[in-house]
Amino acid sequence: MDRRHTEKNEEASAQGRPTLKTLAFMTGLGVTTVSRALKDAPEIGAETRRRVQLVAKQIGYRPNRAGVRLRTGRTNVISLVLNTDREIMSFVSDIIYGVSEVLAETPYHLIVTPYSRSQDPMEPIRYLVETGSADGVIISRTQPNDPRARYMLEHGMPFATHGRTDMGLVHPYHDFDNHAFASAAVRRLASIGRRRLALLSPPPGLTYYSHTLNGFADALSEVGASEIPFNTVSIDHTIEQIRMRTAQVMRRDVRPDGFVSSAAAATLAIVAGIEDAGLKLGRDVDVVSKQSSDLLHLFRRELLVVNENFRLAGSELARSVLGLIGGAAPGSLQSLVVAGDVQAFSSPVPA
Amino acid sequence: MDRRHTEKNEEASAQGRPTLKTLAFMTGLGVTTVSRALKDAPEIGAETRRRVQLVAKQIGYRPNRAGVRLRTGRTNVISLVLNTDREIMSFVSDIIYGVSEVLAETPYHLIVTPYSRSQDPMEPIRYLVETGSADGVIISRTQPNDPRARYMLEHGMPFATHGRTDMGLVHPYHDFDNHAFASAAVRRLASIGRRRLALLSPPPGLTYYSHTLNGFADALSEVGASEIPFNTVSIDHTIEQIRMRTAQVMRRDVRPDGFVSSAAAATLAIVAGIEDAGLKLGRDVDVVSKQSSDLLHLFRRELLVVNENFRLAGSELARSVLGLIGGAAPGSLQSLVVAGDVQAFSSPVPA
DNA sequence: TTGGCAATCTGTAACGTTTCAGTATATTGA
DNA sequence: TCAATATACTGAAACGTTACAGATTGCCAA
Repeated sequence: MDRRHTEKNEEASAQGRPTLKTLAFMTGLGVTTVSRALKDAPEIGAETRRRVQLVAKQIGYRPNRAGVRLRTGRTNVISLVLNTDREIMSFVSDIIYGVSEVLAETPYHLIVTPYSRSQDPMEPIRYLVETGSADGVIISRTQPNDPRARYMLEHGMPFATHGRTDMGLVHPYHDFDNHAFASAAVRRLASIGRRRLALLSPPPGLTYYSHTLNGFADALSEVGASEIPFNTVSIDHTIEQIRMRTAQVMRRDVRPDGFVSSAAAATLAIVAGIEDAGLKLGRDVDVVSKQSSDLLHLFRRELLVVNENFRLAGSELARSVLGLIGGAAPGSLQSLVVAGDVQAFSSPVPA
Repeated sequence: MDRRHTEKNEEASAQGRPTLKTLAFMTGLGVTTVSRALKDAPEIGAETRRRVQLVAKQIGYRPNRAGVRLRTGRTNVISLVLNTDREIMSFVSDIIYGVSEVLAETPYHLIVTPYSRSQDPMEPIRYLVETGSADGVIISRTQPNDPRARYMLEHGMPFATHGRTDMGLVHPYHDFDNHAFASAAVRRLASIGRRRLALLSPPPGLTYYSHTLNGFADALSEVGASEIPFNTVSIDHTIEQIRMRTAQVMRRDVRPDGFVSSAAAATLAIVAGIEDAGLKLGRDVDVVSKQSSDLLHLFRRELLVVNENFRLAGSELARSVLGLIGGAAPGSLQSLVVAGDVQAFSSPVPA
């Protein structure tokens, strides 16, 4: 009554990780049946299915990733592509944590694919697509006309971008409403009497550069304030460059009485530059800054801040890629976080 | 004269990634020969070897990771195990970048394996070992008696730790000399006349907690200064907790006139707490802090800092694991970075 | 000439999985 | 009753790689 034991099946039990063969041996079924039973295929009897799944759970069966990958091409890997030297510090860990959070409940692993300044940003993308090293990709530093997005779209590689593109192509993204941020910042500065505003923008070339610029400009004309050009530096410049440039502009006759800064680290440099010029934050000038961790208020109580949640960004991006892989419509996997209110620490709400 | 074309070999060329079969077809050799030629096996003719390697390069052959992994068990993956909520922000990105830098020149991928507060730190380790998901592992938050290190040692999983253990077991590590840091910090504070020092330590339990404590205590008795207990908080506590506790202790009659802080973010909180109590940094009290990015001097010019390079840590850790995998002796893969001098920004070198 | 041996090369099997093309058994329709 | 069909299962093949156990050839010593 025991018809298994195909001569070859040299006692599949004993040591090593359990495989389908182990399960087949234990249940007395064929590996095909076991495989199907585990993925709830319809042509498996209900009881058999339950039995297989029970045994699998009992002995802690986990599908061999290499086997699955070789057979199906599915890697169960999501790749986060990062610029190794430009990417701002705290971004990264937050995004990674956000992504991890979501992937933790799935069979997916997160791999980090870095590229450095010297390299073509397309290189890691090409690598991933050509070698099929990932089922999905997350990129940041998104550009209006992003060759990476176009390439992945053309090659059918599921991806999500941190930041939007502007190519008339629809794909998943997560973005922070930087237009709203810049506008709110300007309005806030205007509300406390600031009239000559400078913007420390994201690096030109990235999509949110123009979002930020537009939000800044729109609110500027709305409140009737004027702009002091400050576009020789961006948040991609070094702390020292920003600091010097700030000090320089603050020593002019017509100097800004308000700054809008797109990054927290850069804000430290702006404040340092202001103080280098012998001026005082909150008295001579106010600064509204984005921040991702809640630390700027410790730096100077006079700072005004807007929070951007990168952990959330990571989660959303991960959810989007998974959704896309799962067959959802790309258009349904886009999220935009509207900037929250400008927060102050020292003074009460403005007039 | 054309003896290939084993009926089965249905024109291995055309589309899809090139495989060994493709190469075999193109060179007219067997896949075994091609496989060996590519890895410089000795029993392959010099010319054949060159020819195969040339063709391989020409058509951009890359070994299929799943194939290799399934066959050999080698994953070509290094896993960085991170605590998702405790790990201090800038740590992470720097370490990741450091690791990436090294892995970039190798066939290895970096995967991030997270675990959260709620979980047993052993869980990700067990997962990695049981599923064989990585060829090597990097862990941080190392403890004197670290069950993860012991487990991996027992199971033959190559790993390196960020921070040392103290179990009498030899394994690769990279560490920053926190004893030297704390000593230097105390000496510096003493040299500018500070006599009542408080230490904001790493969380108890981690190895560098006692290193730091010992360095602090040793130098304290050396210079004849006294300690103001401050051990109800550690750098793992929230900014708010540290801030409140600092303010509290600074309002006492006998209060610290010097702080040693093991983390930059915590230092922000300490300074805030000092100022909450109506005291002034540099006048009433001095603070020596570790920092990993060069930002603290922007925060308060009076701060004294010691730099810790986490990017270097990442590189060293990666090199260590790779070395171990490559068969090097674990004892030869240990590095300890001695703390640099305490740096000031505002005042000249102390008397 | 023969046997031995080194130098090169080769086919087959196996890693664990899924898919394809069945096979056996029971059930149904007529 | 027979054939058709549905149900529940199965073996074999394939993904790309490497290891094992040969093959084939040429050369040299005897």
